[in-house]
Amino acid sequence: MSLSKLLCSAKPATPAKHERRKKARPGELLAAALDLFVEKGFAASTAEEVARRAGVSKGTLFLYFASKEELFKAVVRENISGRFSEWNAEFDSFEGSTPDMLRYCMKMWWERLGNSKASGITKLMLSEAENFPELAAFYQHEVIQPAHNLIRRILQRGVDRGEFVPIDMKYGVYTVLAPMLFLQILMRSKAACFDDSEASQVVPEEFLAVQVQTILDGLRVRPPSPTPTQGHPSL
Amino acid sequence: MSLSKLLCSAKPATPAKHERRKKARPGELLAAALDLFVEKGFAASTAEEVARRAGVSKGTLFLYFASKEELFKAVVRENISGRFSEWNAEFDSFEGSTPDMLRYCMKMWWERLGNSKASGITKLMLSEAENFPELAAFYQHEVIQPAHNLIRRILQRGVDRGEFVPIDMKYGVYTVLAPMLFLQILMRSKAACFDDSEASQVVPEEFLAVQVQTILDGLRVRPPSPTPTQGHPSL
Amino acid sequence: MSLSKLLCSAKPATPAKHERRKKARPGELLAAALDLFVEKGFAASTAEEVARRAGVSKGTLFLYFASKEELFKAVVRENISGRFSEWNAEFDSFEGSTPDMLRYCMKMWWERLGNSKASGITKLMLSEAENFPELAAFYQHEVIQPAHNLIRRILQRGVDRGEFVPIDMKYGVYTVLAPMLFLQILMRSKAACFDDSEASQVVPEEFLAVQVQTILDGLRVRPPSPTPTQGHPSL
Amino acid sequence: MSLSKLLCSAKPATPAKHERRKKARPGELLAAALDLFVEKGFAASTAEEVARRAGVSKGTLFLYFASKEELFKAVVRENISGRFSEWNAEFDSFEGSTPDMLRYCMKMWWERLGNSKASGITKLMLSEAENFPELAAFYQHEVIQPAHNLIRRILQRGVDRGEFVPIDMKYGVYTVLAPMLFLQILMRSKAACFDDSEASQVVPEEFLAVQVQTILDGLRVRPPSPTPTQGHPSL
DNA sequence: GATGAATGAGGATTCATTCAT
DNA sequence: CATGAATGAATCCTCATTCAT
Repeated sequence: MSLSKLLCSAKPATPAKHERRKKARPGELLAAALDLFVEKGFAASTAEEVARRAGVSKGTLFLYFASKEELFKAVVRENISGRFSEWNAEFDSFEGSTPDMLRYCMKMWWERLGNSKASGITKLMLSEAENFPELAAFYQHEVIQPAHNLIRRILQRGVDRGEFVPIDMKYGVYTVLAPMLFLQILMRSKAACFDDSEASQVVPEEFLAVQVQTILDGLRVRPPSPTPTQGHPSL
Repeated sequence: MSLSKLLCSAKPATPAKHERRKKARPGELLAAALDLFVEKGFAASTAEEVARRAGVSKGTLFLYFASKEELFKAVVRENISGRFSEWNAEFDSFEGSTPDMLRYCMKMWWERLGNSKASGITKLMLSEAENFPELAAFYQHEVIQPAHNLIRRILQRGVDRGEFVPIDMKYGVYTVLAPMLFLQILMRSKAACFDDSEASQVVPEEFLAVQVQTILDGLRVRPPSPTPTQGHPSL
Repeated sequence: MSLSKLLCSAKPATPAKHERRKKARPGELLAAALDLFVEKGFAASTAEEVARRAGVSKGTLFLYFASKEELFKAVVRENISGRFSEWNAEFDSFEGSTPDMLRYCMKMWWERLGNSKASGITKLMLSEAENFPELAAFYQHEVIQPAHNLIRRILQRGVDRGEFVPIDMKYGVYTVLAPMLFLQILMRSKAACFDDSEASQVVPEEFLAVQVQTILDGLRVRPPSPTPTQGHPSL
Repeated sequence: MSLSKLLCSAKPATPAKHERRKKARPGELLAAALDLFVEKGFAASTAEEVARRAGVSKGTLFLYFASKEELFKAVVRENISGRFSEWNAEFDSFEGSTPDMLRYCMKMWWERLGNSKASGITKLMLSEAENFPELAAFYQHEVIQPAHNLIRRILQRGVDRGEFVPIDMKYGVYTVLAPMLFLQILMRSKAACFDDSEASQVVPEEFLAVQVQTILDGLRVRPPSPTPTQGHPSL
């Protein structure tokens, strides 16, 4: 508790309860919405339940977000697209080798996004895109394109510095994304993927480490080998 | 005996046109349902549109299938789970090497399932499982477990015959499934995956060939290498 | 009753109750909607009450009309705009003098429209047009323009035949419409117009007769008068 | 004492700016409410937008007016019913002929009411009266009755002074009101009245002048005419 | 069997009104 | 006094399911 609070009780420094709630509301609603959307999907989530989980009434939700779709967009901005500038900045200032950079990138991704509720949004978009074209377009623009750009920059850096063999970016980007996407889905779709009669436990960090190493093996510049793998040397 | 068997087996005597129509009804409904479910998802598909696409009335749909959920189960049986006995039989009679077997397996999978409408069901289950627990349990039992079993048998065959290094099956099964799942999703979720500002065109057959070769490289029994990749030698 | 009906009792000519209702429903709903819209206005009428008055459930209403707005349009078509072809035909075949024609026109209007529930739609549009632009446009196109055209044709006929003095159509059409509009409003807005402390009883037929005569007096071709009324001799 | 009096009377000493603001609030709210009600109707206007237009918060609106209905009543008092005492006073002191008086009356009406926002209230009442019975009763008592009384007094004066033929007041009052009501509606309901494919431009002052002259012609005491118009000599 | 009319629970959104600050 | 956050009843519309014909 701050000293000022103890001394100044007339005009308390901590905002009034009313005010405090007001500031907190959008965040609480976004958190509740993320939870519910990830749990049930966008279409199957009701505005009322989002509100209930945030501890407010239906009406309050629409006080802060004009519609369910806007709420979803806000969730995406808050949890994903709003972070690309930070990630791009990290890219710009990264000084190690590009293989290290890629390892770092995927590790960070897992820790900050993949391992969080927010990663459920990826799975969610897979299915809802068809039925909510506007959300799909938004997601394209705010998430897919920036993500592709970021990965492409990393790969290009490796190529430019002579660390990677020349890459067909078309496959390169997806080769990096594939294990990330798969891991998200695996973690979030036990019911639809896992054989739950066995206590399957994939350790995500291990899985990613293996995948990234495989990718780097494929990208590594090396002396010509006598046994090229079926004509797809660079992925 | 599977439902699809019942529904598809033709009567010995050529039935009258009217009669044939009646017998064909359920099949037409299943085909229409598959189409629509894959296109829009389970929850977003209406019973009425399924019926319309099958050229019958809404009432008729419920004459053959007790509910929308039962219709979905029938679609899964018709298109996926009903085929495992055939696939298991192929496994039993396969005589080549296990690497060839795995290549054949993934090639067949792509041709018969992955490249068909039915593969949309996979994606669909990812998202709807949470909201339809009974469907999820059904899918677990009728699809996931048999698929896991089949792959496990293949890998085990390779290990038993000394073609593969000993495998932690926990990862082994998923290593095989991962590219299949990813490819399905990629093909069916352009909007949510592709950066459509580039004309991305992944060729599925190429993608799978690369992936299976990578897997086989990882599984191949070989002379000890001086640079083990971070302690995950067998994947 | 047709012979075939007497002979063929297997397939009864009178439709089954189910069928009979189906045919009758739209009409019943339109009648209920007209009633309620006229009584409360468009915005203040609820779909549910329209349905209740028609003796069906909410859902049934939307089985026949895609939305509340479409229901309104159907009401307008049924009761007003659908009748213009008939009225134009009467105009074409009318053989008397144009003054008689105008008298006949207003008399018929009162009997067929003005004195019916449908006339409430006029009043209704006055207020709802602002808030339902699409309905306003529809009404413009389907009612206002045809009505103006019809009146203009009548006045023009009189002028062409030398029965009326030349008219500024801009005022002419409104001069004819004014008493009709006023009468509708008067009859339908007792609460907002009448001083109900006196038992005001305007007899519509008398009112209209006076008005039409006044109009005809104004339009009549006559010998030049020494006292023109303020420079607006022709209305 | 009327509310408007209370609200508008200035305090003798010039109040501090803050103070002045407070006093002005209700007036600003009434002005905003009049604007909005006339623009969109009573039911379609939201309390929030009234407040916004007045530059205050929603809460403040309900501080001054107990409900939306009370706000409406205050608007009517401020703009219409509060003025009847002034108009009655003008009547009492008018010294010209009754025809001149009627001309003056309608001219004044147009300038002070008909041509102002306040005239929109008339149109508004036509439609909303049914749905807000209490407002209807209020309007009856505060506007309709005083207006009828005023017109009746004018006509009666003409009859008493031998300027007008004896009149059935039942029609007389409405004959005067009709063009006023019609003009208001015409001016405020272009969408629902005008055929906008022609650039209709009725000039209100001209229209009224013609109408009042027509009325006076009908009321004028004159030598017996050989061609009585169908038995309604006095309107 | 086949139909399709009818139902009504369910969900997004609006807005007058209240009340804690 | 003034604020504006919060409420929840009310409304349009959808769709799985039923059932009379």
